[in-house]
Amino acid sequence: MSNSNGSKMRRQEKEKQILLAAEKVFAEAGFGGATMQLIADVSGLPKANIHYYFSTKEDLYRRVVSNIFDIWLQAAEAFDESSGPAEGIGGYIDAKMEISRRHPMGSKVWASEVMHGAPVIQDYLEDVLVSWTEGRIEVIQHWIDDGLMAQTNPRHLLYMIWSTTQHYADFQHQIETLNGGRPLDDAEWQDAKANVRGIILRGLGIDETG
Amino acid sequence: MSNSNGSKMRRQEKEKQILLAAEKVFAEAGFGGATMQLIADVSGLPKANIHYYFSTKEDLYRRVVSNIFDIWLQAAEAFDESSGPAEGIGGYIDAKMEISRRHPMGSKVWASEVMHGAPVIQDYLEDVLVSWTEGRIEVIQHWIDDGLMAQTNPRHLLYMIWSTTQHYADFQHQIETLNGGRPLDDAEWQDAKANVRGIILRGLGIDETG
DNA sequence: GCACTACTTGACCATTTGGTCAAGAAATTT
DNA sequence: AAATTTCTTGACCAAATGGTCAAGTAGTGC
Repeated sequence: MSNSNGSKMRRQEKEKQILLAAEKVFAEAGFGGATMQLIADVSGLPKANIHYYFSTKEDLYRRVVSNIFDIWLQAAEAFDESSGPAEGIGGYIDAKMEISRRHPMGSKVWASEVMHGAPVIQDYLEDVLVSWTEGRIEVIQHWIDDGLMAQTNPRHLLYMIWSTTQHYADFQHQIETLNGGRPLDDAEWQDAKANVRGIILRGLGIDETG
Repeated sequence: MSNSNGSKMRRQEKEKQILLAAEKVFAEAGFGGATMQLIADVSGLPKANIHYYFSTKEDLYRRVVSNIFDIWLQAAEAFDESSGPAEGIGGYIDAKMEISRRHPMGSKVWASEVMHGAPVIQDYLEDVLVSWTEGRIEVIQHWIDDGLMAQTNPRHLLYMIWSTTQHYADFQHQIETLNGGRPLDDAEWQDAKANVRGIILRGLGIDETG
């Protein structure tokens, strides 16, 4: 039956299956500690089959990191569609907290990659991330100039948002240990989110209700 | 190859030399990516000599992580010797920022370890870190109860301080890339520190001047 | 049916890895 | 200075690793 993209579909699904396993293994062991054999075992495929879809370990890794980067950038939309700092910054924090909750492994892979000097995605950093950051800094600076929030260095504000939100993904294990060995439940996530958003917005002199 | 001043070295000094090289290599490559050979090369000693002082790679790694943990805990003194939240929390932030600046590699090794599930230092987390955290939570809760700062979940406040300050070490490379490829200079570090401290203290309703 | 392409996989290989060892060189003690 | 302990190091090893390959099995188009 179909056809020209039938095989393509199957390929995409298989790649997704492998990428999911790879994300898990890379997150738990780092690039160096991850082995193709383990990725094969987790994905339930023979190692040689993995190499059919991704010729090298670095190839596979690059795809994993770039997937995460895309998800990351989606949270940026909170900024663009916002009417002001309460909605823009508050929404951005919420979105990033949600990503930390739903994609903790992706965040870990990203963190590992950057911590080791971004050998694979340096071009992403220099290109997309730099320009995205510059754009957001401008928006924040405008809000400051318009008296909608306190005087702050927008760049360091962004770092603060990134670090606080991603901390819940990257240091998930530490947080669980300090939470009696159990993951945060729904109420605790809400509490975490409210605390992060509350302190930052108050610290910026922004009225949280609008 | 022999060491220029090797003959005079005592055991402790030699161990320190190895630990310094190991910290660098573990930070840059992670536990899995680090090789004993590379640590040997960086420290300027034959590999077999490294194994004389540290029997296994994990042994060496454990020592590196535990050293970092000690430095980490030193910053805690800001809390204990403080007269109130402005001095206690502000001083703690300053101390942790200074550690991120002076020991970025240590912070990275710690982050890597925790991110990968803390396979080596889980006992530290469950023992020392848990009890230290509980103690600080109590102190903060007292400050809140005494009306010296806003209502906040002390636990999540600690996470915020940890994440924001350590971000400057763990994501050093990303920050440098976003800083035009150059490390933060002294003024920029002061700016970073002032921003972190300022937003958090204001977010807690603490008068920064005392 | 037949040819052709896409996928699967066990067996295999060159290289690298953490770790060992034994023989010797320095210190240190007696 | 002899004996003993501490350190140094090149050579070596078993195991693991990323990656290859050829022989086979589907699936697709004619």
